Formats: sequence, C-alpha cells, structure tokens
Amino acid sequence: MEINTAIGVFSALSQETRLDVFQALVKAGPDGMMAGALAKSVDCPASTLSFHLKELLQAQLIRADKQGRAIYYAVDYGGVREMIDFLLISCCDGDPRLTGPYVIKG
Amino acid sequence: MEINTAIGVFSALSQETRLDVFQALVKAGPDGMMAGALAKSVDCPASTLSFHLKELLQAQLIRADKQGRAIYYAVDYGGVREMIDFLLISCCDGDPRLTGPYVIKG
DNA sequence: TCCATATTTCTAGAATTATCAAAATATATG
DNA sequence: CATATATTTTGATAATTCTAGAAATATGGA
Repeated sequence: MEINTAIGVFSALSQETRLDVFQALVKAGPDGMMAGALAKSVDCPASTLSFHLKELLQAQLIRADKQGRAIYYAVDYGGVREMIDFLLISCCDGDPRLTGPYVIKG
Repeated sequence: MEINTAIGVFSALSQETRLDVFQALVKAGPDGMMAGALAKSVDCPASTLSFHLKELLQAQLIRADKQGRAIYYAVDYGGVREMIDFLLISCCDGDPRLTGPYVIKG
C-alpha cells in the first residue's frame, strides 16, 4: 500500500462520525445498512453523512450497493484487511513489541 | 480505549510527516532518535517537526527522553499496542474477515 | 402523471489543522 | 561569562476539513 493511501485511510478513521459509521457497519456485517438507517444510528443530517460516507468510500473502507432508491453501505472487507496489513507490517515492521500477539511470523 | 483517544491516534497517523516520523522511529528501535536527526531524516523545519512530535506524543504513539540538551524520541510500544488492539478488537470486532490471520481467538 | 421517499450535490461559512520564521528556553563548552 | 547547539513556543497566515440547509437526482407507487 502506498503511503498516501494509508494516510487517506487513517484520515478517514480520524473523525468521530466516520468511526461511528465504520463500527456500525462492522456490526451490521456483509449486508450492511441503508444510508438512512445509518443517519439515524449515528444521529447525523443526511447531507453531512453523505460527505462522510464518501470519505470512507474513497479510503476503500466501505462499499456501496444501490438497490432501488436505497443505497446499502457495507464494510469493504478486503480494503480493511489491506489497511491492517499496512499498519502491522509496513508501519510497525511486524515487530512483536508493537503488534503484540497479532502478527503471525513468516 | 476511549473512542476519542482512538480518534486522536488515527488523526496523529493521518499526516505524511507524522507517518514518516513514526516509521523512522519504529526502524530506530527503543533507543529512538534525536529530534534533529529526525528533522533531517524527514526533511522538515525544526519548528514544524516539533509541532508534529507533540501530536504524536499526545496520541501516546511516541515518548520523549531528554538527555542534556538533546531530546530523544522513541516509539511508545505500549501505546501502539493499545491502538492496534482497539483497531482489531473494538473497531473490527475481532472479525477474521476483517483482521485476516492476525487476531488470536480467545 | 404526481407525489413521497432516499440520497446526493452544491454552496457558503465555521472550525480545525499545518506551516515556518523569529524569539525564547535550556544546556554544554571554551 | 560568552557563545554555540538543540529544541520548543509564539504568532500570523495558509490550507484543509466539517457542517448542514437548500436544491437536485433518481426511483417507486397510487
């Protein structure tokens, strides 16, 4: 992962509404949630939420699936795995003093 | 970890100079680096670097150790482990579809 | 077609963050 | 003490990000 990609990802998670949205979508699983349901869940005006959803999309932390007039948002499983990998391997150098018990040594 | 703490941590990593500094300090190991050496390493004016180091300190991603007139900065190993734990467990719910092979199931 | 629903885009202003020269602080050395 | 070194703080400006109402777009149903 490119360093600028990583900055975009961390930036996407560095805002309360977006972190709330992300956690809600993780809980929701692969089917995700409608934008409107998310707006209620995180108590945020639709236009503001839309701005934040776009940030999360650009960071490839979530994906969107249009169904009729609704849009379902769900976690982008592959994108999140890439981010975690970048953090543990590229940023933390796979050093177990930093990663704790999480990194499987190759 | 409190959600606002986590936001501070992601925010600290969402800026190029700071991510560069963090990676340099991971590479440097527990002894860390002098502020001046870091400034050269990431090509950044002293006062700007000082601003960014303070952000990383507040996020508890690095620590400072004054030795004479020099200040040695090093990774805060415990702080980083807490951050990784928050990301994998609280944010990603320990879901292996998100964490990949990294989370050890309890 | 007309109306309601779901969501985004636009826009302007508010708030936050980043930059860096200059001044200040602290320490070492001759 | 005087000077050089290492770093931070201040302060002013520039740049970016966030907010949310209003308008626009798209779809579904009566």
